[in-house]
Amino acid sequence: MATIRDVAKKAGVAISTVSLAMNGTGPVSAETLKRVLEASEAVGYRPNVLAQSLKRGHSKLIGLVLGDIGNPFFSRLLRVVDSILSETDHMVIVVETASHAERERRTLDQLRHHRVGGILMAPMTNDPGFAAFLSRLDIPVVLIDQNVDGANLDFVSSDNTLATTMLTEYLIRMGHRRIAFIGGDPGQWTAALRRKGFRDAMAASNLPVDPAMEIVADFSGEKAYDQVVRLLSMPQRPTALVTASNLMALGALQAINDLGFSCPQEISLTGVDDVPWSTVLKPRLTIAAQPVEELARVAANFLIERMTLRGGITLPPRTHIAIPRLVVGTSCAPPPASA
Amino acid sequence: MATIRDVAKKAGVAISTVSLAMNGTGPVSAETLKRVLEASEAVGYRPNVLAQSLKRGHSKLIGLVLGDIGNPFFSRLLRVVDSILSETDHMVIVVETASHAERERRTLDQLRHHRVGGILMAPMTNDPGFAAFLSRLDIPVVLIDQNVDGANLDFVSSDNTLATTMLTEYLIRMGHRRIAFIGGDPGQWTAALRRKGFRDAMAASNLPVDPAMEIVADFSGEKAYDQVVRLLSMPQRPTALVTASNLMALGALQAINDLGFSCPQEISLTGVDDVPWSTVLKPRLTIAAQPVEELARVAANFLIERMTLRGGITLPPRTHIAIPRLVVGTSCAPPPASA
DNA sequence: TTGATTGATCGAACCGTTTCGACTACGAAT
DNA sequence: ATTCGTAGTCGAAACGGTTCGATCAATCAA
Repeated sequence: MATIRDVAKKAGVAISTVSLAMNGTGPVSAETLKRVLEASEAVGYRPNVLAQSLKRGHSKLIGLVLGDIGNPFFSRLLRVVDSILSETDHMVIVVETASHAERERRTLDQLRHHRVGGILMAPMTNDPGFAAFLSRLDIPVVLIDQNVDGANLDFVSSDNTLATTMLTEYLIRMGHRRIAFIGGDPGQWTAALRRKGFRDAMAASNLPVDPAMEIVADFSGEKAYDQVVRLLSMPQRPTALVTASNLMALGALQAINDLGFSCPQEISLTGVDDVPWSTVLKPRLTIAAQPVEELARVAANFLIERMTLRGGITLPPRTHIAIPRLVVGTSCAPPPASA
Repeated sequence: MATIRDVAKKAGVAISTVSLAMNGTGPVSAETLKRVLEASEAVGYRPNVLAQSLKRGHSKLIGLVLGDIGNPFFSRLLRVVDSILSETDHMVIVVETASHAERERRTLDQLRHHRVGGILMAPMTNDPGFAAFLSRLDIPVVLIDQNVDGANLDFVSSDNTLATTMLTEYLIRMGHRRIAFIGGDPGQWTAALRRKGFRDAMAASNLPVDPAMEIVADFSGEKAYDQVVRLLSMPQRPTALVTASNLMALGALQAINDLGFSCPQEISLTGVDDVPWSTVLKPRLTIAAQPVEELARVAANFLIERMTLRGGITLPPRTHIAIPRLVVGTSCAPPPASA
């Protein structure tokens, strides 16, 4: 491949002049500029990204660190981020951490050694040590979906509390009083907020929350299945479920089906986050949808600003909270008369 | 960050000796080795990947080029590839081309300028010009899912013909005679093969194929929806559908539902490729599942061999064809008596 | 004893850029 | 007429590694 040397030779100028000319980073006479451009064209010159990055100290690669690529929330995020960052000539390195805390650190370390220009991350870990670790990284980082307390980084997410509040209120208005919540480990940022949203809505309507009706599962959906099976086998079973994620909702739906209950006639079901091709799912789930495109766009732009503006890394951390949208499906109905 | 110079100074040896010692690439006395290792540890040395790559001529990054990350087939592929390649210290750059032929070339060009060590690709394009383009790339490339005629590259896929043959035979055995096929653009490698599989099975049972029953849609599912609506509105409508992808199957299912038909009582439905959380979909689809893990594993290993073995790039191209698995769901039943 | 071999180490060149400091002309200011 | 500032260009020094050839002492065969 042609190097800058070839261009210089062809144009009859010094290497440095070629660099100045191509990057518009110094005064160059019109005449020389033309000669350089022509020579560059003639030899088919493309700057070696590796060399540029080495000199600059960091590359034009972006690390995208996610817990679970299979989750449509994240794959959509990846898609949008990819398309936005490609406009500024960046490429995206994707790493899945399988929600494993230690893998998370290892991955960030690896990205640092690759001298990526920035990192977009949906962290799973949330402890003080991790916050410190992130600060020491000395690379622009934007957090998505889950915040890390004390990390003082840009953070983009939707209003998680509002999401479950919406759903719970919707069910209450429909007449439900015994509503169960299937949420994630409250140690996690979003899980705690979604739980809070549920409680807030219940409290606002003066409805008691039976501790047995507040389930802890994980975001994978399998645990949700088991828990819902248990829940629906209780004598005083709930008439409606609020689940904290799309996978949990699907797990719950499967449990409802497998136990021979009908949804929504006997049990109403709601969840957070879109399910792919939800339109073909019967019943169609009523959900609080996160505006993924918006989240991805804002996060990508936060990162770009930090990377391109000089002194960008010292910018005070910003936060963007998007508003979820209630998408009404066919998975909710008034509670059966007997209940 | 600490450089090799810092280590050399600390250990009191030459820079080159440190390199030799750390990489085990030259004779070093036990005494020196120990000193170097200690010094390296003391200053917290990590080689600069960028510098190494620049010198070597290529990086330890792998390009993964996919048409549609939202498709669970590809997101599962990504996951497995990522985990395998991370074992050999590689990282994966993911680019979605949105099945756009020109974007495909641009992406490959970009990856070349980033001096990636290798490329995994599920190409959408299949014309002689593209084959030539791929050869000129001078980077190890492994094709997945879709082959490119005349490219002479490693190729990994499942037996696409067999997949639809399986499904068609299954429906025929069940008693169906009017079976429609919803496939992709036959210009595409896999689409043509899947179409062939359908025809083969029909011919083997001496069943005529009504041209009106062979639909061309695309892999996105929306076109499939429209076509199935049209198909089912015909007076002599089919009693069973074979669709060529997961998204098409979902589009078809939605069409069946929206027109008020019941599946499988009135229309039987089958498809190729897994659908995520297919277990909660009612009915559960009967599908020919591709062994994604196997495909990803073989492809990744092909690539690793080409990258690490010296002369690997000159290895003769290999092909691996995996056998799809028939997964019986609840979306098929014998045709209604009236038909 | 001598010449060849080998093991250990080093200096320097190189990968392909960017960038800093130096140099030359030349018109403007004094 | 001298100085100054500046546009235009250049050479050389980085960036942080790898690797080739040279050096030198110790070992070995003849």
